Amino acid sequence: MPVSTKPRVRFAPSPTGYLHVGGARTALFNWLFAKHEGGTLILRVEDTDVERNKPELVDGILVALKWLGVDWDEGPFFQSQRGEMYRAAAEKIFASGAGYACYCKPAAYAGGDYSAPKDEVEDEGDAEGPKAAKLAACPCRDMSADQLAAKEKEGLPRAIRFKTPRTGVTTFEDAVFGPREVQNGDIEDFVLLRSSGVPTYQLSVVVDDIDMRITHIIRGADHLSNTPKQVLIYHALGAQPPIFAHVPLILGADRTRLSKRHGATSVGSYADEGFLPEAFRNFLALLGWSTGDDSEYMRTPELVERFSLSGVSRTNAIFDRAKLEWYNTQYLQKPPVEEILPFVEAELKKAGLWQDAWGSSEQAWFARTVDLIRPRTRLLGDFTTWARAFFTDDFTYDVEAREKFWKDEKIAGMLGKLADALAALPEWNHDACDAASRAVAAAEGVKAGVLINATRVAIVGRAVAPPLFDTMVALSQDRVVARLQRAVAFLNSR
RNA sequence: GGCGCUAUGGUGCAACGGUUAGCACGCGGCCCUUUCAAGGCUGAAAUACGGGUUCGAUUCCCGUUAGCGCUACCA
Repeated sequence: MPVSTKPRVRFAPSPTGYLHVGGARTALFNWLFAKHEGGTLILRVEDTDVERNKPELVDGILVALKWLGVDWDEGPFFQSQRGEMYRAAAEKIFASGAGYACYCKPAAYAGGDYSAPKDEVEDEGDAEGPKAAKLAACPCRDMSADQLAAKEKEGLPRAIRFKTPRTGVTTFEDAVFGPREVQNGDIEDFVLLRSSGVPTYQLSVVVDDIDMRITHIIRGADHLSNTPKQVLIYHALGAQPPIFAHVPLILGADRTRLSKRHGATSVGSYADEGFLPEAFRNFLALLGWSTGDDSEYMRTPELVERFSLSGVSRTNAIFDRAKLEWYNTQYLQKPPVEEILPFVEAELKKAGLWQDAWGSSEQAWFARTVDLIRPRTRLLGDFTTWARAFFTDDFTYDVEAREKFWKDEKIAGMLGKLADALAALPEWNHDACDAASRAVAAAEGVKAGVLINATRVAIVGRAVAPPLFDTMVALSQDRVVARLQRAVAFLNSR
């Protein structure tokens, strides 16, 4: 038996500037798997492409992972600092005969057009059919020692290609897609080491996964087709391939790859928009994975407990923002209020509305008020937009609310009477406010709702708010009376 | 073009040979009501198409179609 059966997994982003939601989901799956199994998560930055290797780009990813709550046990490691290992592995494969030197000029990127001319495709009688032409190996593969030496003498740059067997099959195990088998004849002689001495992804990923003793590779399904090449490298290096688990891709609403056109694609933008990390995790976890029953709202510990590769789907999923927002409402509303206080505090600070007393002497008030507001919130920003008046006297009267509830010209008079009645209350609580308000409405000969709605606009500036008398209690007697008087003055000045 | 993967309401998932095809989001209606939410009840909405296999297919097989991925000296 192996010394340790604890899995080792890794998340290996390339530093393209920010953490994409697809990458975030991959990171989360790795994290959930590691936590569930009591294994180890390693963070590795795949930055072999020197052009795009900028430290600040890595930073954005680390910040986003931290926000997401995905932490790692080892790393971050940087491939850009491990070049010697890859070169040594390439030379080893070359020396063993599993690879060969290639002196061809690098083919320019064709721009994705692989279609052959029509007549050529239809000409199937030809001995050199289209297929044979497509997979024609680089001529260097079969060059004689003399020819090779000549090329070398010319001083041509040398790349190392993998000498893919012409026959047979390559197999591997995928925890999501099942046992896989591909014809070696369908695999081209891919480059391991560029003529610049920089390894390709195919090589570096395998060398690192061997070196880091990775047991399960959980990554996007876009890597599924290239996996046989990597398995070939494992064998050439005398290593046992790990278990693969390819997770389906996340697409935009039009079923194409998620891009800016579909709205925000970076995790950071969701953080900025006022989503809670736990809501984001819950949502992401269920994109391409399910428990098997119909569980949806699962807090992170439950996600960890229930996560399993066997529940991962094979179909691409579409990123549905509406559902994400629903998850956010759940996490804004269901957990004990203490849990969301820090997030609301941060939001208030961002808006310049935070007062230190709310974190100390008035903490109970703050908690009660947040609890009062949160049933109607979808995003953290709601606390500083429509609920702004709970935290500052500096607010305006919403135009729509005015038109809806301040139409009647008797409103100003009624609000004035209410201000007086409320100011005279010896006790300030829900029922007292309720009784006083209804008494004023009755005296004025209007339905209670008319006064209540008008009052709401006066004290919070909006048509939308928590139940009025609870709101009054939260705001305090002095403030409510002052705001009513201010509203009267506003109405009379028109 | 080649190779591969996938296919259940608009979306995310269930049903892994036998169910009136279930749940959630979203959408509509009703209840509640002091605005708006929340909550409760409820409605519309799906097995891509065509062949098999089977007593019986959403489920297994084949084909078609569609989408996606890979096919770079990108990762």
